[in-house]
Amino acid sequence: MMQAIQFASRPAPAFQLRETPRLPDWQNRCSSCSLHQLCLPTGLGDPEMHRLDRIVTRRRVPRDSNLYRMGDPFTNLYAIHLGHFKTHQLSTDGAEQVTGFQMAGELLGMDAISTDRHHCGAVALEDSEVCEIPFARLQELFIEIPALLRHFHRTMSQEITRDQSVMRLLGNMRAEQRFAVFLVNLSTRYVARGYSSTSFRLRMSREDIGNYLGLTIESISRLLAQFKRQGWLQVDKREIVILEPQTLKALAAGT
Amino acid sequence: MMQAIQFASRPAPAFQLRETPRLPDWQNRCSSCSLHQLCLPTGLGDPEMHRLDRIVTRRRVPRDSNLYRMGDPFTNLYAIHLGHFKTHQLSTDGAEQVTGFQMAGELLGMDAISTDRHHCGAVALEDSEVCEIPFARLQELFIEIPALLRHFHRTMSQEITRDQSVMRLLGNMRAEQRFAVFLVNLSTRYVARGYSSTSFRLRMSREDIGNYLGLTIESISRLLAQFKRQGWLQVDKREIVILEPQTLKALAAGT
DNA sequence: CGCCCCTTTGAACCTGATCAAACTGGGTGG
DNA sequence: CCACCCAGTTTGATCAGGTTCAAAGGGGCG
Repeated sequence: MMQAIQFASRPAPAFQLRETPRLPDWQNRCSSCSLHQLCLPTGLGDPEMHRLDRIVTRRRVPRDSNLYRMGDPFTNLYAIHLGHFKTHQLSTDGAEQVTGFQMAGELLGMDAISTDRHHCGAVALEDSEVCEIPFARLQELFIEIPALLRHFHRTMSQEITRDQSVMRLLGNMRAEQRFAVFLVNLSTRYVARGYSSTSFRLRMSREDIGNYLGLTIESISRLLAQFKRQGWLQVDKREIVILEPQTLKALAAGT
Repeated sequence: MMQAIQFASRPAPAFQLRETPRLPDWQNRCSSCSLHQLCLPTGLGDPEMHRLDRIVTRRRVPRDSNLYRMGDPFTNLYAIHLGHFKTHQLSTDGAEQVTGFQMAGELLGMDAISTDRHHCGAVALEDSEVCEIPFARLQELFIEIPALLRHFHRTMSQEITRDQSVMRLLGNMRAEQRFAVFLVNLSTRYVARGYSSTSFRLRMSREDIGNYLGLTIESISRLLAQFKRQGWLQVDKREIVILEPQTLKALAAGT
């Protein structure tokens, strides 16, 4: 615990969103996006999606760059179009806490609404693309498109329940169960996106996983070795193959 | 950890909201409520507050009764008018996780919006009163009162940042720091409500505190004893007097 | 090839859990 | 009124899971 922050030996590039390429408009369509049933426009018809399209800008975010940092003023929400992110908080004493890993279709930045400043930072775990959504303009659309508002509320509420599940994980579970929950959770989210439930690549370092789960990097390493030894997983670097999904689910459920 | 649930020897009364007294209308006014600058109508003018009044019903909630249970269908949000609550999750294996303690002016039930079912239960820690807010009707008001919608978004966002702070607490801090954070947090919230920052009564049991902080009841007891021994606190049952607020704040900040 | 970062593995240690028992105060019934 | 009971709490002793410290292994990339 109390993991001190390591100042990245590869220093975080001074990434400025306004300098990043804006992709051409024709690529910039919710209606032609494979994620529109997972993402913000869930449940909208074509005309409404079109109105959303008009306020959204697609941006590239290079690996290891900050989409936003803790304390940055809040102007935009971001929907992940492609890639993976982590969100994290830094406390004054230099300790980091990873608060989540996000993948395509998920929304970033909702924690910033309350104070108009970001309460956590978001870092791309690989080269990624986001849809930048100016919150002021989104608020205008809320009034005109009730279904959009309703889905936005569901999304925020989902974020709350997600965070509370992590609280249960950190408050109640031992290391083995935490790690099983982590793997099963990733698996579930990949299935929802049409990927394999049993075979995927971890986009985050052991350190990030450990930090997220309230464990040290050594513990994560040992857990991976143990799960492998038991025949529940194949592990090769960041490539994971789940061999015993039922066992992992049972572990995760605590039974 | 893995605290098994204790089935209350005082069995939870089969409390039904619809049977509880509805207080007379004249008591049922946001505009005459001392909390309106903390609660949902923050920032509204008198006419808007009046429209909110018309959809809100004040209800009594006896101590130890469930305002709602995990899994209940979602129809209302609740603003606490008087008293204190805890929210908690129960997992299939019988473990409890207390996800928060709420006091006057705070909003309950936002986690239920995403699935139309409550993801945690809310229990009154003392005889309390809530303002029941039918969510369907609130949604209608959102369209008509943009300031209300904006404040609602802030409130949900605040809940997210609050939960993420608890994640940091559970993931990063040792027992002593967790407990200091807990006390400082209560103190801060009481100040915002016009009460003393240094002298208050814990409304929750040691068990609830421990569960919330990811510690055992014995640890809480020892921490109280230690803080007392150090001269930082006076403790008499649930009555707390903070003698060294600066020390506690420093501990909480990890410095 | 050699450097560096990430990861793995081993051994000792420590914090907080667990187990056990005693204490407290409020409520009840004799 | 007192004896008893019971839930909640305190305190002590032991235990163990996970951390910490240390060192070695493995890949990727210049």
